[in-house]
Formats: sequence, structure tokens, C-alpha cells
Amino acid sequence: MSAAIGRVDTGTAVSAVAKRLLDYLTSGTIEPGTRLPAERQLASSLGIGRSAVREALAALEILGIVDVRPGSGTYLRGSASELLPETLNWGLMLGAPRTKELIAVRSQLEIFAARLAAELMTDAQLHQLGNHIDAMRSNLGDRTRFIEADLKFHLLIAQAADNQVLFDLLQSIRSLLRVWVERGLAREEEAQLALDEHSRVYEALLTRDPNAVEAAMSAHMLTAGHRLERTLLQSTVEGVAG
Amino acid sequence: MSAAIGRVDTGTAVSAVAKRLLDYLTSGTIEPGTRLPAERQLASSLGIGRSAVREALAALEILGIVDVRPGSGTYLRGSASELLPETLNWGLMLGAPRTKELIAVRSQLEIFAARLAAELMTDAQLHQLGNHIDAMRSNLGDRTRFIEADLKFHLLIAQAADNQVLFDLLQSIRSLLRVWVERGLAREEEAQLALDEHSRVYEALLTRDPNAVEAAMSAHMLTAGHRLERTLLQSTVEGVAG
DNA sequence: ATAGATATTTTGGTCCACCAATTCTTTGTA
DNA sequence: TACAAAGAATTGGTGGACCAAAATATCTAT
Repeated sequence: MSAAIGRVDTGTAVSAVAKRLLDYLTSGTIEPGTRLPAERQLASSLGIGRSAVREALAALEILGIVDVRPGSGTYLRGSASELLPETLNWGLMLGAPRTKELIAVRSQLEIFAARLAAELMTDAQLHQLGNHIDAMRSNLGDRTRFIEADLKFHLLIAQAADNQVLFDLLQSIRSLLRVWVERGLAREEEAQLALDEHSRVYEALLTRDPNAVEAAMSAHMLTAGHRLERTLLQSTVEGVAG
Repeated sequence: MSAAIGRVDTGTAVSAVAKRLLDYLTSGTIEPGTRLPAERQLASSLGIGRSAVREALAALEILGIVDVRPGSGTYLRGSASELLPETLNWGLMLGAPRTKELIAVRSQLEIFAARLAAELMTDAQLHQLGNHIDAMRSNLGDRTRFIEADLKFHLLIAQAADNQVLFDLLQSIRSLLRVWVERGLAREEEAQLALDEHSRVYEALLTRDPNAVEAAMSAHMLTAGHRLERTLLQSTVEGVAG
């Protein structure tokens, strides 16, 4: 098998070694569970050092392609990478926050989630959603609990959307926007408005009509987005004055 | 800086070391372009050997998170756009369920980008978009060039949308779906269909009517999504038969 | 002949010395 | 004093020795 991979030039970047190995492992000719040749053998076949082989294999292990077992060998896993979908979320975390842009993207994703949920939500989930509305209503004067119920409301919708990538993305975005959401709901009148909006989304979900749900969530996102941006602007103004 | 990462236990899997570094690098407190501490220093701070650090950093480099320069140091890369470099077929590692989810999320984001672009696109950008359509038309028989023009078409729309978060997200998603896009355009008839769809999006953008643009991009995404899923399914079936 | 214990071999993991590449500091010259 | 060149220090890259873990082979007892 290692003869089939071919040699690479000494000094080749470890990424190129990884690519060579990956191309071979994803060529479809290797069965999951197969044991790869030993590091020393791979190094010899590829014409590079064992360190480079180890580094390439470490990357493939992190990506979930192979399973490295000390004393035993390296095995092809053949299962889906759990790490790769997370790259979308890393991208959100790199560099300076772009809050206004995040707010816009988040709106679209929340609307999409709601639309999917309109068709997929179970009765039990709908019932639970009602509980979150009740919790928000009961805690108009308690910001922490209100926000918690608010968050659970959105979480449940994203869950009901049955799209893990979407769910994870929304989670990451929410964590980035969390501080602004909390600041935007500082007063009880604002909480009341937010409750009204959530109630409308909930009522639309009860109809299970995707268009109605989309309209209600769009309205909520529009208002919530303005609330967030106002909070952001106030903060900027205070920053200038401060 | 390295003191802020904390120590890890000796014998910790290199994947855990990579995760630790990754969490730190995506914490938002590090500026892109920043030089990380030297490998020897990281090893000391983390309480592990330099080999383990090297292996973890090698993985992060392959993922596009860092840039390792011999003799100079290791640098945090600039942006989300640099994640998942083209050298590897990332999409092959994702698995069918996550890939399908990603296709759905991508559709929504592309539609959103197109809608924004309808209002924001400059005349120069519109003209350039027409050039990409021409390039696609001229290269129906040359898959590599066709796909390159296809990609540039979408890139330009995302750019015109003037939302960096959205742009970066779409970039990462494209990296993850690239291999399936390429395989899905294997035949000239498929390229012709794709060209027709892109032309309709372009014509709608010429009107600058967001609703028309949304409708055209939605239609394109629906067809393209089916094409992608069909390609994915064929690959899965072949894998089983192989 | 078979099962269990022990020894040996093979595998991945770690460490260190040394080399290649780059950066920083010092020295020499105009 | 400013600039260029040389030297030293720092950085990542490589290979080999040795250790830890697991697999395989050999030996012994029944």
C-alpha cells in the first residue's frame, strides 16, 4: 500500500504530505478500519522523515480521518469529520467583531430556522415553546430570567429546524451578540415589546404555516435588530463621550 | 500571552493540544497577523514537549488558522477567508448529513447576498459580473475555467453585498462544498444549465429589483442544491459498491 | 494438543542534538 | 551620523536514540 502513495520531495510542506495521504485515503480503495503502514514505513516510502509523517498524521487525526493508537498503529476511520463543520464558527470568532453585519446575517438565519421549524416542529416542542413564552411573561421584571427564556425560545426553534450546521451557527452568533442582547433589554418596556414579538412568532408556529412564521420572525428580527443597533450606537456614543 | 493558554497534562492527545490553541486563537483577543510564541516557549508554557506543539501547529496550519514560517515564527492568519485552503478536498470529510445541511444554509445565505447586492452593486461590479457570465459561456467545455468563472460570479455578488461576515461565511462554505460542485459539473449539459441559471440571476441584478433577484437566485440554488445532492448520493452509492 | 505465562518485536510518543532560515545586533566604512 | 555588511541569536525543520504501549512469538505446564 505505501508504495502506491509515491514519494514526495524532502522539505515538502507537511500540508502537502497530508494531502498526499488524504487523497489516497479518500480514493475509495481503502476500507474503513484498515491499518495504515507504520510511520517508519510511510516515511521510508514517501522519502521523508518520520517527524513529517507524524505531523501529517496528527492533522488527519484531528480532522477525524484516522485513529492513531499508540503501540498498535494508525487506522482509517471512514467516519464524517466532526471538526470541519466547526470551521464556520471559528471564522466568526476571528478578528474584530462586526456586530452590525452579524445582526443582519443572524436575522436571515433565524428566519430560515423558523421557516424550517414551521414544518418540522413536534407537538411536544410546540408545547415547550409555549412554556418559554409563559416564562418570559412571568419574568418581565427579571432581566436575567427573561433573557434566559428568550434564549431557550430561539434554541428550541433552531433545534426543531433539524439542521445541525444551522443550529451551531446560530449558537455561535448568539454568543457573540449576547452582551448586546442583554443591554438592549434593560428596561421592562423593552421586554414587553420583545414578549409581544415572540408571542406572534409562537402563534404563527401554531398555524404551521411557513409563510406566516417567516413574516412573524422577520418582524421580530427587524425590531430586535433595531434594538440591538440602537444599543450599539448608544454604546459608541458613550464611548466617544467617555 | 502563552501564560494565558494554561497548561495541559503530559500525554494529552495532540488533538487536545490543537483544540486548546484553537480556542485561544479564536477567542477574539488575538489580532490577525500576530506572531505566536515560539514552539519552545509554547511547549514550556503548556508543559508538554515541542514535538506535540509542532504536531498541533501543523494541523492548525493545514486548516488555515496559522501560517508557519521557518526561522521567523508562527502567525495567526488574517481572516476567515483563509480557512480551509484549496489544497485539500474538505468536502470529502464532511459526511452526507452535514453536507446536505450545509447546502441548505448556503442557499439561504447566497439568496441573502444576492438580495443585498441588488441594492448595493455598483455599475462597475455589474459590468464585471457580465464578464464572468461571458467567461462561463466561453468555457462550457473547459470545466476548470467554467468553475473558476462560476466561483468569481458568486464571489462578486457576496462582495457587493458589503457584509464581511456574510462574505467570510460563504467563502468557508464554498471551501467545504467545492469538491461536490466540481463533480456536479462534470458534463457539458450540466454546465449549460448552470450558465442559464447564472444568466437569469445576472439579468435580475440588472433590474436592481431585490425581489426579482431573490427569485432568480432561489431558483438557481434550488437546482444547484439538487445537483449537489445528486452528486453526493452517487458518490455514496459508489462507495458502497466499491 | 492446548492454554497460559513470559519474552521479544513492533508500534507510536518524547526528547535532544544539530541544521536551515530568518531576524536582530554589532561592527566597519563613508 | 547613516548605512551596509558581518556576526550572533532565535526561529522552525530533521533525524536518531530511547521510552511507553500493544501485538506477536516462544516457552512451559497440563
